[in-house]
Amino acid sequence: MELAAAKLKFIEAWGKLGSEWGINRTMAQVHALLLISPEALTTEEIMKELSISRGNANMTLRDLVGWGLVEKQHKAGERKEYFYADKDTWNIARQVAKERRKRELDPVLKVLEELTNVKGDAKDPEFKTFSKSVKDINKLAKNVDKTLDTMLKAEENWFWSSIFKLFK
Amino acid sequence: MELAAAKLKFIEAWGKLGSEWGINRTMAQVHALLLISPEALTTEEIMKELSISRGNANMTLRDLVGWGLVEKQHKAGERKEYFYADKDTWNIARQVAKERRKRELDPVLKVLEELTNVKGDAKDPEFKTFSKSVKDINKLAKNVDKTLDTMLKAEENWFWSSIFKLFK
DNA sequence: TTAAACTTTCAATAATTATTGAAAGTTTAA
DNA sequence: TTAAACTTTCAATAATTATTGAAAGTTTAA
Repeated sequence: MELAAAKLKFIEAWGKLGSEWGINRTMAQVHALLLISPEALTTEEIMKELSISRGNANMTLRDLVGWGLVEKQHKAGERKEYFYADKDTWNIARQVAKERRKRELDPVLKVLEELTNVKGDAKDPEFKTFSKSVKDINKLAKNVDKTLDTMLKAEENWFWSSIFKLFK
Repeated sequence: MELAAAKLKFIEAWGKLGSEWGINRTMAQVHALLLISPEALTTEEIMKELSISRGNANMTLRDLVGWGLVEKQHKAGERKEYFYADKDTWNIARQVAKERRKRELDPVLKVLEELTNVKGDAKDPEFKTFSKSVKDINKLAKNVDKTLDTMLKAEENWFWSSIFKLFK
């Protein structure tokens, strides 16, 4: 396969995976493009490469910066902004986990915590099942939360940092 | 909070979480409804409870059965089919992980594997960056895959089964 | 100041995804 | 067989989500 074709295939696959996991396809594609670019790219270049509009490129890049996956770079003597993606897979995974936890897991945890405290008739099967399910899910969610927390602090922790080395 | 209100809130939260993770909102809501139901429900009851059409209920339930999260039950002397959700959170997590791996991770792994083998000029920075990124991501994805595999076989493995006990 | 070079916003629109509901299909009992 | 009781399918439509592109905004150099 040609390098050019391989790049397209990678961008497509990354975009598809993203969209299956609730991440905007274009955002994943821009990220993919930057991941395989040795140099930082301009909005203009990204627009051309992926055939997307200026508005779309602009908002997508802003999101990626917001997710901590891409950084803005300024080149001396130039007006244009350049975008560069962190290429360390572990950082990428960590950033994504961090953001999704904050945006999605945390709010659900709050609701679950609240629902855990709903009182009712201990003899009512409706109540018993509700209560048990909510409590069980809450427990699992909390454990996931705790695990992610530990993961995100990996470098400070001998246990996880040794696990991570295996993954690198 | 009233039990009825709490149920609605749970169904809503579960649906929202699902949709943020690329799972059809209605499917997540039906799952939530079944999770907190002590008894198996009929299509009719689910339709009424969530105000969805027969077609939608039917397809959603079929999907949930396909995901291994819900089972069909038949009651003696009745024509109607009943649906019952497994309430063991660990089984739920495991089933979801298993299905998503099969449906989404595996295909990506295949593409990555292929792209790993693209040959090119080792001095071309374009090629070098492409190659390195793809290889790194492949390595990570493979490790995730392996870890999930181990997780899914948890019960056969003393290490994971002891970890899982902490999670239950 | 001005104007060129750039970025951002956002209403309109396009694309995608989910849902409906009626018709067709299936199963069972008699 | 038949018909009642149920399930499934799928084209049409609705709802949601993503994208465009032009206008407005900002920054910089001179």
